[in-house]
Amino acid sequence: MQVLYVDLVVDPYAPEPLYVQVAASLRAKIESGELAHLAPLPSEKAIEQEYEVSRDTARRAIGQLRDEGLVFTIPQRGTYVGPRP
Amino acid sequence: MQVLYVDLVVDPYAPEPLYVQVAASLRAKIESGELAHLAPLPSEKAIEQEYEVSRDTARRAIGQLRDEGLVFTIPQRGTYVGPRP
DNA sequence: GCGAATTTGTACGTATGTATC
DNA sequence: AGATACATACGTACAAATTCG
Repeated sequence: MQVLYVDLVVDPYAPEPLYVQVAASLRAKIESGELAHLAPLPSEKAIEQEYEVSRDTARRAIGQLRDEGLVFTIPQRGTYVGPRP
Repeated sequence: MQVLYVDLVVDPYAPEPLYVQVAASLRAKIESGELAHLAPLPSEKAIEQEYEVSRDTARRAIGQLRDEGLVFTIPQRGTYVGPRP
């Protein structure tokens, strides 16, 4: 039986690392405005469940966006859209 | 019986995270010249054994020095002292 | 050139701590 | 008090590229 993954945002068989794919998906939501300025990003656990990845992968994705200056994290609070205030 | 850890560079009971302590130790070796410009840092595995920490902790320590611009990493090669060339 | 060893990268799991809500 | 959320720290496994004998 053939299995397709067309409904998945991330593809474990793609050459790009999973965390890069998750980051790209989140980045798209930021750039489209779906995640507005100062809006909270999905939590690590929410990303785990939404994308069906490990927490490690969720954290890497957020870390990449943080490195890009797109989001900032407040420890024990969450991660928000925008440059570090 | 009282146990002291005076011989350990890192102290699991200290308030600072282990990876910060490992990074501080490596930073001191760089600043003292023990690790000269372009010299290779100990590999992740070597750091694991030297400091008796997990690879996760070793990687975090190296990552911190990289964030500080003190070292740069060449994938599948190693990490070297100096700014990214 | 080949194969083994080395080294970093990615990905998963689990546990604990701490701060916030 | 309990749930939520991020930070740290341990472990394992496999992949990919480089280095070395």
